[in-house]
Amino acid sequence: MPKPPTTVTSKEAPASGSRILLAGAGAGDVIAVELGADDSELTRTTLRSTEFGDWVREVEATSSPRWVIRSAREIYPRLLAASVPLVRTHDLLLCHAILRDTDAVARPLAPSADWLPRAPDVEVAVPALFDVIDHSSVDPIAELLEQYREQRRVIASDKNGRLALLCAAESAGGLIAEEMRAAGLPWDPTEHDRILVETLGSRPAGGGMPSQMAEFADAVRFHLGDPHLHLDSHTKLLRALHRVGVNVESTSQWELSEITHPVIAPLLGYKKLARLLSANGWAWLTEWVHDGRFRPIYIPGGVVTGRWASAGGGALQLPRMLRPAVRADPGWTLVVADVAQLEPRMLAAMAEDKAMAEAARGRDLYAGVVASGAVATREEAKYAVLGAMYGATTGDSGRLVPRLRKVYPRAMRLVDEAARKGEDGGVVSTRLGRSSPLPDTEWQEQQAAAAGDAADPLEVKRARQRARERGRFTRNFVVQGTAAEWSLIWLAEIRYRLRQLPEAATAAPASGPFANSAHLAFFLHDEVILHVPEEQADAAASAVRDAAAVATRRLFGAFPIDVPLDLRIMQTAEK
DNA sequence: ATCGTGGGCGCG
DNA sequence: AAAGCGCGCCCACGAT
Repeated sequence: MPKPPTTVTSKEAPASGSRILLAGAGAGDVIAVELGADDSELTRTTLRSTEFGDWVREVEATSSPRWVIRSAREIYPRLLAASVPLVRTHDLLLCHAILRDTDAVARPLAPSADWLPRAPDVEVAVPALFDVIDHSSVDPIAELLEQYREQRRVIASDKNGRLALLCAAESAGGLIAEEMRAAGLPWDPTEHDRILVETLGSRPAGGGMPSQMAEFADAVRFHLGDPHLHLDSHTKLLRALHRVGVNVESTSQWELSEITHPVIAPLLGYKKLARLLSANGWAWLTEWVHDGRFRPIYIPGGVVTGRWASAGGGALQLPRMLRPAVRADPGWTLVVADVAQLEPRMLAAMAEDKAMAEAARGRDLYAGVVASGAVATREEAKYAVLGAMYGATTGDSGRLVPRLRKVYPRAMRLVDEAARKGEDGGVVSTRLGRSSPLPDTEWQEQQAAAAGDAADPLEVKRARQRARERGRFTRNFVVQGTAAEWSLIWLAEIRYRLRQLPEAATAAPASGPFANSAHLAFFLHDEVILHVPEEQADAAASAVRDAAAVATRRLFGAFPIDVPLDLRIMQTAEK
């Protein structure tokens, strides 16, 4: 049994390396509970939210604890606004999702609706720093402490420690997501505007279509013989195309590009420009860039594979075209780094496929695949490898996959086995133990029905198709999910190293709590952008490289797999 | 008016 | 109209 809590009135600092559970106590108060090694309460401190920030800063400086919080997404923005960074946390919401679904232990966490992220509008409606727990008879920390103890039990039951690593990395990701939003990606609206005008043409003063776009639109309408055609309507456009003998089944660019007809060139031009205008035009710039910063919302663990999702501003879809608008502040620079072919490298290491790891040596894995003799050209290597990870069965890609089975049997066995499990309705897991969700009941019922004696052939065919779809999902899950884990550790290790750097000589004007320090500014699956003082560019670049090496070692130990970075130090993020 | 859905396209 | 995974966002359009 845990010891009874000691209520302290003095704000004495907890022991070094301790864990502190934070809970809301109503009326804006915060309760901080220091936990012992056995997760019992050692001390309890009640703080007014007005004094809370200073107290956290003091505790961070003296004892560097791991803060046990409900969710960084919910509480960290307000701390960052007061320039109070948290260094280490255990994020109960993020870890709940992992520990609930994991297949790595015999007894995973009991699922609970109380530990799901709240809908964003609900979140906004709660003004307090922490949850306000209404029923005052209940100890406000009880629920959090119970959940934390349960999570600790699951983590401890994983004897190889992978879940511990995953939860620590995931929690760090929760902090980093909020820090990157607070810092923002330095964005030059003048350069963005220049690109828009250069591409779309000048913007008419009274609103309406930019000139270059209007020219394309007029040409399309001319060739289709309809001066009033609305080009954004697929159905109307399709009918108009059919009228002039362009017999396509859709208006997608890949199908149109097969056709020879004078309308095609201006139509493709129009579509390209229309996309840029609607997705990242002047309206986007006004809505999403303020004070020279683009601040998307990152959602760690937002994809079941563990990848991050995003909300607002389409952060994960910034077109290459606009990358020159990502521009460092004066006296600062960008460190832009990405990994080439991260996923097949993860596959080679996970499967301990030495032949594939050999192909992965150096910068270009596809060149290595060609050198192995599996395929003739780099292009074929690319299609074969992607097909292997995505489950291609037909077309150029599907035709090439069997060649890889001969050369890389271990790697192929790993993904083939993941696919088989998925088709059978089973669960697959990443390197660190994030597991795929079970198929929904509708899927299971469909499979069960199709397996019965009375199943009609159409039903069987449809069920088979759904089974293969799920197989492709689980096939990809293990690879994409493990790549997400590599990236998460990479991020966390970069952040740890950047924290060791001294303050900047020149403050960045708009980086909020990071105006004086090198910081992560953007993350996209296998790429990071750092915004750093010029004098620290080399140190930051080393941090990024060292972090990558650590991520690889943490995931795969001594297995020899290259994960080379393409790293650039420059004023813009141009590729 | 508002919502859900599908086409289409950008990113990895 | 994609062969082959994972996303978010915009638009039109039909249902409510």
